[in-house]
Amino acid sequence: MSKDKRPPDWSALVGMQPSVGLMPTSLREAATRIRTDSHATLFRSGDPVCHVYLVIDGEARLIRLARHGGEVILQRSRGGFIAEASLDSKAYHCDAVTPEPSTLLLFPVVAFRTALEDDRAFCKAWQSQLAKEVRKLRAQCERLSLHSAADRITHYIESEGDDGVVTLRQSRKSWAAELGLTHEALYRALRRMQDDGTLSIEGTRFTRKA
Amino acid sequence: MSKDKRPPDWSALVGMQPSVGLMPTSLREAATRIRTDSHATLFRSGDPVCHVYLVIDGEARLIRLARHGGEVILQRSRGGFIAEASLDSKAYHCDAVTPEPSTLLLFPVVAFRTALEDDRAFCKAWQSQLAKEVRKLRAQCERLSLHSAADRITHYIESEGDDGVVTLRQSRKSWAAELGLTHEALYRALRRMQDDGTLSIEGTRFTRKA
DNA sequence: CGTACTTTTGAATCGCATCAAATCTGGTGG
DNA sequence: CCACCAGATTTGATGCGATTCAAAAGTACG
Repeated sequence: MSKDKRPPDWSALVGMQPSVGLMPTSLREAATRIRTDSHATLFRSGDPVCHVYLVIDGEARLIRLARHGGEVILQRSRGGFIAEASLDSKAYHCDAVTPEPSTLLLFPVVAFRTALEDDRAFCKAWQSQLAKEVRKLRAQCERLSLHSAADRITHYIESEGDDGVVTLRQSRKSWAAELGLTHEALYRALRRMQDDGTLSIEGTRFTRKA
Repeated sequence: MSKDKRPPDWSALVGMQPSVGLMPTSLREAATRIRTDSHATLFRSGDPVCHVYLVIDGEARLIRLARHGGEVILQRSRGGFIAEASLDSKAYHCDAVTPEPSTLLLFPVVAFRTALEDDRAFCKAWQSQLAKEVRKLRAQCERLSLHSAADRITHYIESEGDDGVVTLRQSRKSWAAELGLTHEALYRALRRMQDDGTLSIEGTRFTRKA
C-alpha cells in the first residue's frame, strides 16, 4: 500500500460517479491517493471510521466472514465509492479488501462531513447516491430470494445489464458468490441455459434470449 | 382508504423514527393522514412518484411479483418510512401494499424535496436514515446468501434482535418470505432448532442458545 | 516451466421446494 | 353463542436442485 502524490484525473471520475462532479474543491484537495496490492486490507471490522473510499482503478470489497469459514461479499465496487454508509458511524462493521492491485482515493470523514454540511449541491448528490445504493441493494435482495440458479442469472442480466445483455467485470467464481451460489452451481446453470438456448455467452458477454 | 383530518401525534412518531423529529413544521403541515384497508394498494410499479410514506400504525410493504406468481418482499415497514429511496425517482419501481388495515402519513415529494434543501438538520438526519437503510439491506443480503434455514434464522436473531432475543412483529409465514424460505421450511427448521436446544420459543419471542 | 487460480466435469448426498392435507386461529355474521 | 370462513400453522411424502467433495483441464503470470 503506497501513497501517490499526483493529483487524480477528476474529469474521468465524474463519468463513473456523478456525485464526484459536485464535490467541493476543498474536499478534493483533502484526498490522498493510494495503491494497494492484491489481497490488501483497507480496514477491519471494529476499526474507527476515518476515511470514505473511492475506487479509481481495480476493485474493493466489503466482506464478512461467515461462521463456517465462507466469505460473504457485502459490497463490491469498481469505479465508485465504498463504505459510504459508514460515513455516519463510529466504527466499521465489516472488513474491506482489494482482491487485485488497485488505486483508491481516501477522503477524511471529517472533511467529508464538513463538505456535506457546507455544500448544498454536493449534499443533494450524495443523497441520490445513497438512494441509488438502496435501490440496488433491494434488487439484490430480490435476486437472492429467487430459488433457482437460472432465475438469479436471468434477474442479474435484466437488472444489471442493458436490454438483456451484460458484460461481466469479474470472474465467474466471484459472480457466483454475488449470486449466492457455489461456483459449480453457476457453471452448470450457465451450461444448461446455453443448451436450452435461453442464454448465449461470448467471452464475458452474456445475452439473454426468449 | 379514507382521509383523516386530525393532526397526528408527532412526539410519538419521533420515538420510532428520529428523522421525523427534525422535520420542519412546513413539511409536517403538508402531510395528509390516511387509513387503509387490509390488502390495500398504495401505488403500483410505474406510477409517478408523488408521496413519501410514513407508516404510523399497521404495516406497509414494497413488493414485486416474481415470474412464477410468487411475491417477493422488498421492504417491510412498521413505524417508519417506506419508499424513501424513490424520493429522487420519477416513477416507482415496485408495488406498495398494506397487508393489514393501517394508518399512514403522506408527504408530497415536492414539499419533501424543498424541506431537504432548506433545512440543514433535516437533510443530515435524512442522510443517516438512508445510510442506516443501506446497512440494514447489506445485512439482509448477507443473510440471504447463507445456505441453510437454520443459519438464516440465527443470523436474523443476531442482527435484528437484541442480545440473542428477538420478538417477532409479523406472522411466521411472512417471516419465511423475508428469510427467502417457504413457510414449511421455516416451520421445520424452527422445530429442529428447538429439538436441538439451540432455540427456545415462547409465543413471538425467539431466544438463541449456545 | 512451475505455481496459483479459475474453469469445468463427475458422483453422492442433503436440504429445501413442492404438493397435499389436517388442524388451529381469529374474526364475521346469523 | 355458534357456525363459518380465511388465513396461519403444522405434518407428511416426494423429487429436484444445490451443496459438497473430488479431481482434471485450462489459463495467467512470474
